[in-house]
Amino acid sequence: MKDEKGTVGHDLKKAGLRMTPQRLALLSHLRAANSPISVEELVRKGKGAYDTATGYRILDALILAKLVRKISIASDRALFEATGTHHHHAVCTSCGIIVDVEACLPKSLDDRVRVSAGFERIDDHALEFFGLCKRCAKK
Amino acid sequence: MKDEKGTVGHDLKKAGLRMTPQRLALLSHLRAANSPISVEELVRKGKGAYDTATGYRILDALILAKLVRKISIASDRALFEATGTHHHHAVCTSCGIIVDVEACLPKSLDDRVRVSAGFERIDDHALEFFGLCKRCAKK
DNA sequence: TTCTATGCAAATAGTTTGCACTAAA
DNA sequence: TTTAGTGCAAACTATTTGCATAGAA
Repeated sequence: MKDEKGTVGHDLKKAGLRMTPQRLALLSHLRAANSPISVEELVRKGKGAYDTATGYRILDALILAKLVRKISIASDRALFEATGTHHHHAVCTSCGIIVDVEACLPKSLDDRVRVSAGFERIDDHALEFFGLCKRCAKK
Repeated sequence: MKDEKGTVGHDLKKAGLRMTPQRLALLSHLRAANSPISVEELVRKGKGAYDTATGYRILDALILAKLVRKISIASDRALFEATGTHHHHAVCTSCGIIVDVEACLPKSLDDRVRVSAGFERIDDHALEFFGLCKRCAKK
């Protein structure tokens, strides 16, 4: 694993985080995942490279460094995804599969919400769609 | 509490649910809340009318009957709100306060998402805005 | 009377934390 | 060498479940 721009190692350094094998492995697995992933799954993919407690601690650090985002879709466990493109999710209410979707909200919305909610500012938003995936529809 | 249309009692009956004092109380408190509320808070408001386990069981029944919606904003505990108006939330990332906002998404969006996600249908969506409330901004 | 709902306590499960040890810088 | 990160096990906390009892229909 080289230390170039855009690599896991580079991004850790840029964020001022120590580059440990555990962090390199976890962030790699997180970026390789194509949908939000749980700590349990990350640890499984790590195959012994780091344990659960370390996984949570690493994720905390990555979230602070804004390299990772925590997702609240599954109410029973937290899911995480690498930051990068701003996107949203479609969740199948039958099987639970999560698919990324490119649905951008009108820019003006944040500002309207800021006013109507009486907030100082709006920094971000989360949007999830719930429905039935094709696979489940066939059953 | 009379049993007329729109009252807690009527809605329970309409949903085919038994009308117990615990359910009447919990649903009343839920409807009186002006933002999503946790089971712990509901039990506190119940002042002994029902305990935590019952609270969860009642909420499960109410969710099945579509009288209540479960919200996944706070990652440490589940929040619940009475169904009714379709609205979204603005969450202060500093103090955690949740404010309802009337921000409707363009109708066309659901359909675009359905196609791009490869779903059979989209039934619902959740939208949360994150930012800083005025009170926290002053600190 | 019948069948479901409730209360209490015990069991689960995800997440966090203390502490001794290891390793990055 | 210094300071932060890790592993393990124990602690926490929200939520769920078993079972005997109470109560709605």
